[in-house]
Amino acid sequence: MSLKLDESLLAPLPLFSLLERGQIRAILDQAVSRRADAETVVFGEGETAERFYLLLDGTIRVVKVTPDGEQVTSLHIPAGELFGIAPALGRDTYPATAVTASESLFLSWPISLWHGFIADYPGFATQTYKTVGARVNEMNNRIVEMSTQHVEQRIARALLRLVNQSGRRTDAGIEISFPITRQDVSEMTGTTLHTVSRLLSAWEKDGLVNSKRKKIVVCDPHRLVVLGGT
DNA sequence: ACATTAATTATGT
DNA sequence: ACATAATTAATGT
Repeated sequence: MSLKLDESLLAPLPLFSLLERGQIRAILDQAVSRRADAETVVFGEGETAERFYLLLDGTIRVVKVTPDGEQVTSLHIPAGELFGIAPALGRDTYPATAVTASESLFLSWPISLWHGFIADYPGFATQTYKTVGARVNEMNNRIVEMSTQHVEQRIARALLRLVNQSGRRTDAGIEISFPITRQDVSEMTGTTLHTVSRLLSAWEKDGLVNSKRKKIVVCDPHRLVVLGGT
């Protein structure tokens, strides 16, 4: 459950960059840390928000379920970022479900501490609102994408976002650092796993991409950018 | 231009 | 051996 945390490991995070060592220590001392296997639900949509979270390792999938029961992935959270920050949105309930996309490690605090953190640690406040803004931005962009772009471009852009957020360099190219299925990609892009499968197969033939089961490596990011272009 | 259906094959425990 | 993932072709809107 709880675990001794070395603040020197956490200090480099943007979230803490403007804080003193002592302040970081104070924040960490109130945190509960937890490890979770892949595909674990951290919290569910609509639940009353008891805690907010900081992802230390792994990645989180933010999922919504439409009225007719379709799964939609609205966002991915990379390591180092806050999530489940309902209070920053002025809500007392989580707006979406958070699932671990890979084995993950995260800290959490009771939301009762939120306003104190904002008040006491100015760097904390500015940094969180920056990431909130970035996410709103990204979701807006995706809404526009959905209605204007064709599936190839949407999938191209989705892959590019993933490699930018959580890409890992390998000899073959940039690999998405967590297990991802075609079903997952289809849920991010509003298509079907079949279309994703066909496209990836085609791209594979062109040497654009290299994929096996639950793994996608982007070999030629630039050509993908071109595809996502207009 | 893309979804749906369905049948087939590959892959990981 | 079994379940889950991926491919592929055929048909539908």
